[in-house]
Amino acid sequence: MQIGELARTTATKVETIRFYEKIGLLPEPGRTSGNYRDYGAAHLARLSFIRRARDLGFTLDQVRELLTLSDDSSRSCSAVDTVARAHLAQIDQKIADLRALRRELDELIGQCSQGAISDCRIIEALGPSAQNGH
Amino acid sequence: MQIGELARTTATKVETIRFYEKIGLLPEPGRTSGNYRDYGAAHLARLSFIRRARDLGFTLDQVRELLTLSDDSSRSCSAVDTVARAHLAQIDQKIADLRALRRELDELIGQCSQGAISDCRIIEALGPSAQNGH
DNA sequence: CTTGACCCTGTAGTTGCTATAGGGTGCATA
DNA sequence: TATGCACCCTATAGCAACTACAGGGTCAAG
Ligand SMILES: [Zn+2]
Ligand SMILES: [Zn+2]
Ligand SMILES: [Zn+2]
Ligand SMILES: [Zn+2]
Repeated sequence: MQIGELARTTATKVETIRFYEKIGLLPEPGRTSGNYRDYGAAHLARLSFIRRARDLGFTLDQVRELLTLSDDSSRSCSAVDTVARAHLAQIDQKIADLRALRRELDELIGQCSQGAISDCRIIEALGPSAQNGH
Repeated sequence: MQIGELARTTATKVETIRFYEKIGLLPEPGRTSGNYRDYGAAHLARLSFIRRARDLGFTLDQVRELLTLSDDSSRSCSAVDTVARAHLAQIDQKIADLRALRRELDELIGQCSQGAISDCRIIEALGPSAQNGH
């Protein structure tokens, strides 16, 4: 299987596959006589894993860790659980941060009187002496 | 005022201030005889504006736009409102995306039986044949 | 006259790709 | 046989928004 087919199958850009190889996330495949990369089922499986984990928002470092863990099939999966729960906690934190941000911004927009810039509460609130007590 | 004091006053790293200058967000200040940057009240005001907008999650491009708008104090502030509302919509989108992700991940973690890796539903769900119907 | 805190420029690193530039390969067609 | 075209190769630079050096210069105190 050459890189283009692997790319189509996994909905990944060709450059991204080469990038994953370069950073050591995807093992180097064999080469054809014309120096084309030649992938097999194992590569497809590994790349699918990477893509799914990325879709779930894991960082490449976390993906690397999950791959290492999944390669050692004898050990307990509590380490996997730990990685996943840590990621969940990060997502929760991000959501909380964004919600706080949203509240701030919404409040600001609500104060805009649609007049001249010189009277705009949004601009004013962004200014240097804006201490709004939050 | 030299750069270190401006940095402390605005809770900004010195390097970040120089970076804002390099990308044209903060105007070049005058220099002392020893070639040190010398900032005044206008610089402080502008940097405060930038920091506050960044804290609210505006991109540097959006900050640039807001600064341009705020410099022309005669015009209507509806353009400001438009930028702010666009940003709010982006935040809402991000929150929705993160919530969907959170749901997925939470479901996955709930299925982990804490046994061997070979039985782990998390690892399994990340695998190539994982079509979970979402 | 030396120490130390501060400042300067310029460049490279971070994350996770994406997009060129400038070539080579492989197969079908005129 | 020549030529076109889709595909592949490497290497490098770019994106956001900083951050972190390296290798210097400046300035006040002791
Ligand atoms: Zn408020
Ligand atoms: Zn307004
Ligand atoms: Zn599900
Ligand atoms: Zn498990």
